[in-house]
Amino acid sequence: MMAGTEISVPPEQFTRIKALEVIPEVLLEEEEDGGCGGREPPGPGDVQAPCPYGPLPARVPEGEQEPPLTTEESEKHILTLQTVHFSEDVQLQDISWLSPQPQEGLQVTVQQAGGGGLQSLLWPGEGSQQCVAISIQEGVYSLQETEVMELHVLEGSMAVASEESKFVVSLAESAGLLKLAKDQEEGQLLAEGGPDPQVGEQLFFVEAKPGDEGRDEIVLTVSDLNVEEQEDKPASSQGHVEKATSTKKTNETKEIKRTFRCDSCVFTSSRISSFNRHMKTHTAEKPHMCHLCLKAFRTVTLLRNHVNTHTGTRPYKCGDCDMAFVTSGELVRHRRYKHTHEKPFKCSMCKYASVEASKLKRHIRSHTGERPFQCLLCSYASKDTYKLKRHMRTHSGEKPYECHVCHARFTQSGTMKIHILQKHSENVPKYQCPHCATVIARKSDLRVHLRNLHTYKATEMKCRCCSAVFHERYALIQHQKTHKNEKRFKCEYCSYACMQKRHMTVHIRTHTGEKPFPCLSCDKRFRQEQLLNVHFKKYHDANFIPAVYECPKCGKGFSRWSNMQRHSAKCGSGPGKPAALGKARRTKRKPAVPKEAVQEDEAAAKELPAVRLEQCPGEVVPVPYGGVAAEEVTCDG
DNA sequence: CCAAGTTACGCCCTCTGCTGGCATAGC
DNA sequence: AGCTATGCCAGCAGAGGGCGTAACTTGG
Repeated sequence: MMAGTEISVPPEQFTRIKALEVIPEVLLEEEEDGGCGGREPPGPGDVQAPCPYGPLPARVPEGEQEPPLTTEESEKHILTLQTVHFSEDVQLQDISWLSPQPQEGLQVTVQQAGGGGLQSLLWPGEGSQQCVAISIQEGVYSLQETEVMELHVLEGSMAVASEESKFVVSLAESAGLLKLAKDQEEGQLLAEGGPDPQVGEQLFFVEAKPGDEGRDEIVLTVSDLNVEEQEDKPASSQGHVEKATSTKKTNETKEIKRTFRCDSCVFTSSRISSFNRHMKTHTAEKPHMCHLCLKAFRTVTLLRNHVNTHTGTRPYKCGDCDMAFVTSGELVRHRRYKHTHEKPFKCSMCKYASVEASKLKRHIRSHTGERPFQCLLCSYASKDTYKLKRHMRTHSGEKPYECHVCHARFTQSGTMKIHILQKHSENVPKYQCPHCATVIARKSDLRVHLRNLHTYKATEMKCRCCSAVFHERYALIQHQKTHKNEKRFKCEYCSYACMQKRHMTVHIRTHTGEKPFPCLSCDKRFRQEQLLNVHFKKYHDANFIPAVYECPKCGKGFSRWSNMQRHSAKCGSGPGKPAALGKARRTKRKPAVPKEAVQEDEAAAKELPAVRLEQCPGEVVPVPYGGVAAEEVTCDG
């Protein structure tokens, strides 16, 4: 304890700091990192943080928690606090949150907004012995009354209140760094030594709130305590009041422009009334309650707007359409969207412009690729909340959209819409390919069509029939169609021509006499492998059972398709007439040997049995080859 | 205190386009 | 019969429009 002049105040009129524990730097850093609005006020737990400066008198007992204060409490508690002091163990320069630039010898005057004569002292002592005092000399004030106080912090020993240096002490519950307990006499503050003449005027920002149990104590929050003179030093981020003009080393009353800076957010204002009003935004006080849903609001206007959402009252009507809105802002926005098309928010990277800032912010993510919304079940991340919500249906399997016609369900409304359009609508839109006759049901599929068939390809695509090359697939296909039915292979010995090379190879053997397929069981040779196989089965395979074609009219059996046809025509079921014949053709019941090959080698063809490719019961039934004349075999046999 | 303006977040919607499974026609 | 090409179709994601609501700021 410094050897100072004790302020002679009866013990009961002093309230000693119950606990002044400097917020650890880590906590301070965390607070500073917090953005506007999101910053939580220092809670009771903060008070409990270990004090690096040694124990303070009357510390808050270990483990004691400061219960959160309610609005009701803060309104009615009696301010019995008389004096606030810091422990002598605490060096002012160490408690940087209290005073970023600790000063010695400061005198503080606290006045009630309405006038009053409250006085306090902030009086650092000699050397490391420091103390702070706020003395309220007279009167007992409820917190409600003292919610707005003006704190005058002056340098020097003269506690002269300067109008210019006034600022608000809010008894908010938003912060509680200094806890003041009533009826604690220990460590009463003394002012000793004079003010440092080198020190400029400094303002302290003090918030107060009721402490535990409300009645007996309040909590003063000294969030930051400094006043910066702009021309002398750069503005501190923690500063609260900045002078626009220098008032260095002066107590004179003169016009000074100050910027009031909120400690809890980035708000600044040149008007103390605005600052005062702003500070209320950091309180949880919401006295205006909705009688319909019991939701509370800070202002009457907010409550009224809210109630309008219940009642459907929409006083702001659009002059250009039938829309009406609860607030003027909604109407303005609506008009921009629908009528004026004013888009104040412009993207710096493209031509995009939006009516709302949030839309521009969302748009910017398409440039940056930022995806803040991470799916918890997979690696997908979205650029906005809705897409993530929509994506989550892929995990849940939810299909909220149902077709009213066929009751098919869909994950997205757009998919259902397309479904209804394509499946259940009369005038189904079709998309005509601009380059060919193709008509496609969906625009997106037309795009695929264009990409696959009508896109220029750097690599050449060769015709499989000639030497022509193309860069577009559609052109290639069209060209290759010109080769269809084209007998490109012409015999150099006769007029024969055919469409396939393999056919020409066989044909050429009729001129050369080549018979490359010898029978291993006899001495016969064949020009085609298939002729060899038929020969082998007929004459050397005991298990071979040839098929027989039966006339569907009379049931007579034939070993050859052509013979049966000829008979059938005479029988009254001529070619093209009987259904059985037509159906047999549809089932690909054709001679196994190509027509050309049969014609080319008639001698071998005569050995061919009728080979059935498919069974068609009731039409042409295969009958066992029993060694009788094939033409005469019937189904009955 | 009030109204207007601003900001922010959220929700829902539409339009768009890509993807891959499927059916089918043609070779 | 097998292969390939291609249209059909549902699923899914990107981008953006429009509105609802609450909260805050500003100026009168």
